[in-house]
Amino acid sequence: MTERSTESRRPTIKQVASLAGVSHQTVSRYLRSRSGLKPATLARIDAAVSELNYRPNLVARSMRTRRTGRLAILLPTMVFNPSRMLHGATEAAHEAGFTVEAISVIGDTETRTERMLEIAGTGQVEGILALAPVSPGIEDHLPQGETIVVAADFDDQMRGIGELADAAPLVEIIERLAAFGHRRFFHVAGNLQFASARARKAAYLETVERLGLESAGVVDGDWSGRSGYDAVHSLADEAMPTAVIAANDVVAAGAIRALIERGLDIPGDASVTGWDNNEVCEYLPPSLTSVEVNLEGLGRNAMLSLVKAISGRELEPAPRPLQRVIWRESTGPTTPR
Amino acid sequence: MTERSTESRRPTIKQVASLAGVSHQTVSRYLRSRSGLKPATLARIDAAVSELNYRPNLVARSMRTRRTGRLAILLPTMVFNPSRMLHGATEAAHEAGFTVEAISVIGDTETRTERMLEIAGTGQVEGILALAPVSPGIEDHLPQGETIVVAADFDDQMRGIGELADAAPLVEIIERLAAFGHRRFFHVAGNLQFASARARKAAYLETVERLGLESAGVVDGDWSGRSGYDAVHSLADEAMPTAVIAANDVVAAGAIRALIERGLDIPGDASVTGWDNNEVCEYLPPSLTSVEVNLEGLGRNAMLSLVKAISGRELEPAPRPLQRVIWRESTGPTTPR
DNA sequence: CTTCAAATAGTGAACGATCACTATTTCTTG
DNA sequence: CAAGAAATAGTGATCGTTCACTATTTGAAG
Repeated sequence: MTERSTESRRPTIKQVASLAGVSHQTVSRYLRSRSGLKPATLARIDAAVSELNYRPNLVARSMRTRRTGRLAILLPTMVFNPSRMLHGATEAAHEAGFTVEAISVIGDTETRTERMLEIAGTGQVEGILALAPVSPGIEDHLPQGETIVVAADFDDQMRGIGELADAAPLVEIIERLAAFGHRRFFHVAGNLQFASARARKAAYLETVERLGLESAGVVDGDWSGRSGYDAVHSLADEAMPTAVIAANDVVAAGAIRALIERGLDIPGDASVTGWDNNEVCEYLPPSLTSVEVNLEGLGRNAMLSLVKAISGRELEPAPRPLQRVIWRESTGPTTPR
Repeated sequence: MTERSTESRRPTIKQVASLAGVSHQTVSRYLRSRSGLKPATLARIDAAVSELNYRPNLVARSMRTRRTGRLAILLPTMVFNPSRMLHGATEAAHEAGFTVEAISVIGDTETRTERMLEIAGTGQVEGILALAPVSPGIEDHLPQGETIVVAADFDDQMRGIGELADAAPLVEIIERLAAFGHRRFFHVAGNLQFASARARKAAYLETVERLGLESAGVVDGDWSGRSGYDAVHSLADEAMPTAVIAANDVVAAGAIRALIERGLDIPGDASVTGWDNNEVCEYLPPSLTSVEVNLEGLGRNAMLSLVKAISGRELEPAPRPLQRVIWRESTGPTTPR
């Protein structure tokens, strides 16, 4: 029965200390730096630790140091696969000595924002990385700046976008298609709550304008296949573009489907491009030109700014480029009939 | 300067107590149950809490109660999109009063297992839900049963599989295809480290046998499009099946590509099925017959067993069925030439 | 052999909550 | 109005670690 109480509780620093014949403070030193101890003392503590299979209680440590070493990541749901970004971000956080908690909140921006404030308020995490859109001006609502929030995919006025929203590959795509001889373009945008969707739309408009090309319009979609499908079907015969720039691969697949239904050949009559390099796209007939995104790298870099804001520490960023156009069968010159 | 120290620290229970003119213990009672307090006292504490914008320090609470209310989920990387499962699991945990930490570990089963043991050892989490394969017999390595581990996608002898690995839809698929007149089947399996891949392979073999059908073989793949592509190209002309059962949609896309390259029409010459109902598949030419999986539901149910093991509490399971075959253009009777 | 600084080790308080008690107030009842 | 029970509130210890000191040992120099 006394045995019970002995084994039901994890060993503490004091038990290690008494087994090693030193004070608890000496063990504490051992745990933190392992320096400033005589080799003999160190060996005795080593032995005691492994005999008791001791592991420090991180909760108690957090309590005393007032640091939890925990970060939270707010993930978007449904839209794309955030797990690779999560992975990159987690690795970076780990390098800086943090652990990461992932939170995914279904619902609208407000629900997400509210839940985020709730998490920030408990003092359980030292920082939050928001990969999903949150309400603008969130900083003002945070409790006296204890928890630092970095929103990677948002800014206050739908401008000023970071890496997550880098639309450079879209410029490359349009330029190359223009070189192929395409003159009439069409863009099906993603959900404009996302900085990436806004950036792609902006880059589309700007590039088409800059190169003196024609645009059959921009349809604001929602990242769904249906939005691409419907957008193409909504076009008048006379307005048919020869190049469709879709916000992502799913939208592109929908667009291709609609183009085929309208009797067009790809890429003979129209070129189509996607984004994300969805695994399926490589095997589509025709295989889809897309943008390969280093999601781990994006996650990593987003985390870097949070880590820096919290601890001042600067980690190695992911190697560039983070995005790369992969040209496949769905793009090419139009074939005269 | 004195102001500094006042605002830099979060208010504590004692500050609330003194502002409300009660003892700290009374505030503690207020925080936990809010019952057994005189209305007047309650109102005073209410006022103090909101004036100071007080929130309990959960780290301190954890320390005293020896309960963290935290669970960890070990996520697989790369293979499929685990974020929806994560979401379902998180919701369920939340209902039971737990918070969830998501951990994704790249690398082999051993690395993952090691990291999991490490997490279990810190006493930071009360339980771990492993959605990725971990080494068998992990329970024995856990420190005297403090942290409960539920492995949703694994068992000790590659058998005995739960909902995550339910292969019933595969039986339905084969039966229906057999009714269409198909006699010669082919299966490209997923990574057999996953219970779901093993279950699908087993169901395939069993059903083909039970219905007296012919099998052109089973190729053990790795969930990749290439594995489907290569598997089909590896078949001899005489051995060509009329029905290809792929482990998931990506594999199916690879298989379709290879079948088309070999001059076959789908579904005229061969039917193909996938799994996961990848968004792109609905818009593929031909649109792909697949299995819609309620990932949130699977995540939820996996979490239920962990929550039950830890707290004895039984939450509402996800409504059935969790998987459903969606018949599309890639399946049908063969067309005689 | 002293002396004094550097290296090493120890003591007790503190972090912010809850627990196990004890104390006080309020209510009920004879 | 007194007594006892029930309701409500308070006191001090405690969880396991680190912090801020203080104490002891060691070693080098004079």
